[in-house]
Amino acid sequence: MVRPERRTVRDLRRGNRAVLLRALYFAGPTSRHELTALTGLSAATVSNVTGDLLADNVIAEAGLVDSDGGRPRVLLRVNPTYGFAIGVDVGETHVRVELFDLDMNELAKSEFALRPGGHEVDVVVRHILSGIDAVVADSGVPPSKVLGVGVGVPGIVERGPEAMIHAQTFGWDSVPLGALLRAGTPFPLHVDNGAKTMGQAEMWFGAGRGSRHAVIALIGSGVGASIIADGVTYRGANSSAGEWGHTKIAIGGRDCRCGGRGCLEAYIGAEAVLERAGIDVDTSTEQAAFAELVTSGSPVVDETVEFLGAGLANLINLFNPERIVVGGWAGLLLGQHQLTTIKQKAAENCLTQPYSTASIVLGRLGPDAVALGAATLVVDEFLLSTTSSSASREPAVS
Amino acid sequence: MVRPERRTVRDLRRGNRAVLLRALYFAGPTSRHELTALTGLSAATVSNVTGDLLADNVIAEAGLVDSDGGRPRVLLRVNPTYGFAIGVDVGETHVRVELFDLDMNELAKSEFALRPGGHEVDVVVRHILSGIDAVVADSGVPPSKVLGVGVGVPGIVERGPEAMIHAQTFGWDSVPLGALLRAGTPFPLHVDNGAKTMGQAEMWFGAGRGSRHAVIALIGSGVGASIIADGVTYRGANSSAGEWGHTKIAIGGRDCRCGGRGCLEAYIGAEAVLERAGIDVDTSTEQAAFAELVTSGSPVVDETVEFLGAGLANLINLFNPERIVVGGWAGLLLGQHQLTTIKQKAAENCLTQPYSTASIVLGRLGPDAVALGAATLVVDEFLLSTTSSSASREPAVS
DNA sequence: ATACATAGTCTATATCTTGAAAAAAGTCAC
DNA sequence: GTGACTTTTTTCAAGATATAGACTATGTAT
Repeated sequence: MVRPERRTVRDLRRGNRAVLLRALYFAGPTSRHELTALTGLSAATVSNVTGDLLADNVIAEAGLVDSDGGRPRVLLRVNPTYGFAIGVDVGETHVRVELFDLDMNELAKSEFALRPGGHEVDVVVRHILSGIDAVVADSGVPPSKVLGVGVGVPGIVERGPEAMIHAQTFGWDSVPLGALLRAGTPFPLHVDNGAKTMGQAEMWFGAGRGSRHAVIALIGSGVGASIIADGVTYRGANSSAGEWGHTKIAIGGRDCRCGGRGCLEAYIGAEAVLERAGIDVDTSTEQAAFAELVTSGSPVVDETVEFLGAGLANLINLFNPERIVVGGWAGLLLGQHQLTTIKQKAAENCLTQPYSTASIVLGRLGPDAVALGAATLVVDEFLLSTTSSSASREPAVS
Repeated sequence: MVRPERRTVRDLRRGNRAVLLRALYFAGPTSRHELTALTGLSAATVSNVTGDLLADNVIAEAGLVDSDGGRPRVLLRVNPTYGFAIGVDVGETHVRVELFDLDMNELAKSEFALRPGGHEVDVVVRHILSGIDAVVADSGVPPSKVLGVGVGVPGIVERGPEAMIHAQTFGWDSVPLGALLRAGTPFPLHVDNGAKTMGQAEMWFGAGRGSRHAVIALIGSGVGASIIADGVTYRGANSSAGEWGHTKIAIGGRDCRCGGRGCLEAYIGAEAVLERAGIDVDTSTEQAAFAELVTSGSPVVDETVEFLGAGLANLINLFNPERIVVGGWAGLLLGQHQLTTIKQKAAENCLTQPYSTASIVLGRLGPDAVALGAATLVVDEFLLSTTSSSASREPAVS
């Protein structure tokens, strides 16, 4: 219950450095003058800290801007090639590895297909490791400049060096992915649930920008959510928070693939929706069939929208977000055709006060943003703690 | 998205002062030596800061303890009469005002009954204000030592100086309680939802102690929850987070008094349970009737337990707490007789991983802890920011 | 050229935390 | 009792930081 946390005078600098760097990263090219307003720091401190950061090559000058009859402003920005981040997306059908600079430009990419149901741990691990080697080689980035690797996986990821994974539908039970990967790569590692990484991608670059309290609802074959509380992904005690898909929406209702009954996923997950509509598909035809179903006017779709609205209403009642982002491939398809109805059903099932302050919007990044989001884990860490080079400037002249 | 937040070198002291004071408050009598371990601060800093706090009379010495063959430790503790906190409980049937010292000993109390349905704003405001005057007078505490007043009310409370309240079942729609009270009392004011204040009471002094991620589920006539994320009450964008009672557990199910259908409250709220059992009561006989029903072996109770288990499972799936505290008068009655079954039903409706790391326990403070919790709002603020007396010690000798 | 405006840096100052040394306040063996 | 030893707490000097305000840099306007 010890909430505040401060220590030495040195932590101050580290903290202010992080504040400034973060402001610069998200505000884009900015002058020192503007940074004083953005960070609340004094002009002198901004000057000092930016001086440090420039000396460390973390940031760079980015042109001049005339000011209204005075000395022009020097724009500063994060040096996009100071370091690079690798993002990995482990999905049902593929392992995708991408390498980004700090501006999140994709510089290299490597993809492996997985056989349906073929999720053997050692196969996936091998794909990830060789993918990492491949993107580093392809991009020509020196390994010393790789800041880390972020990995988005299905299921529940325990925090900690082991990064133990529990993913029932994926066939992984207590897999220490962190330990396995660390044995094969020297880069700092960040493993997280794929829904959470995608949520962070939407928050940084997509439909979540600018909000501090948001929920990113992801609807694909399965259903998940990423909860953003005060700008930070909410994880709970063991990082499994946000398991929206298996909350009960109907006591004793339909069987769910998790083994339970009446789960939300059993009503709005694409697999379940197609099953309810009596359409038989495999993973390769699922998306096309679902797209067709959505526009068919089937009563199953109406029912799905009703359940989705109620599910979103529950999220709003419990989390009181300012924004709900509907994403995932199935969610986007549903939303493109039915957003108005979805909102209406959410309103019907929600308390008026929290509903009135929440906006429901569609995701903007598409379903392929898991790797991007995974890479943001690395960047987030970078923004929080660039080690100061502690070069004492101006050693006493004598 | 600017997460870290630091500023000048003076904030350091303020922060460390708060860290130390908080550690001292929750650890009880503690020596300086132990405080270095508890806070992570150096012995020198502990000495300096405790010196300040002693000079300000915020803390006091509390005896000696022999150490194994060395200088004995001087125990320190928060001075319980440094200041006093007033807690107010605005309930369906009463307005209760209590005054506590910092050890949360109740020094005075004042209670007013409300006529059923008689919740006129001006009546309640008058009761609160005269209650404040009464407890200050009765206790003999000088007004200058009253640190503030915390108020727990039904419904949604918007943060801010207005403290706008929206409480449908209470008949209050957009009542600026903060503004109304501030006009009648000079004390600093903290208004919050009653479920949240009770949750904080359970966290500080009850079944929640020691956990950082918890949910306090409150079941009375109505149903609410208080979510504790990383030691802090989670409020969301507009402080309405935690409206568990009106999440949907059955699409198109029973009518709820909120106007919606299929709300959890319509199945497990005491009023709804009695109604389902065909028992007709008013507010005065409600609790006795419910107590009798719980032990009667009625199938309605079994059904209620089933819904409660599913509702708790949803909380666990979404929030991943390490602890769930079941409270509220109806929740306690149910739990005393059915806790095993409740846990079993929760397990059946929950993913195994998050369920296995969550313990479900009964509240320990009883249903009357709203005022206590409201007073903790004041103490929390006190622990966060005791203004340093800034007496520069040792002015340069000359 | 001179006045004015805006951006950014430098200097002096007041604080802060800390490690090390010193002081305080005991116990214990003899 | 006394000196050695232990443990707790305070003192002191050193190193680091942010800030206000003076100062410099670099423009435009007239």
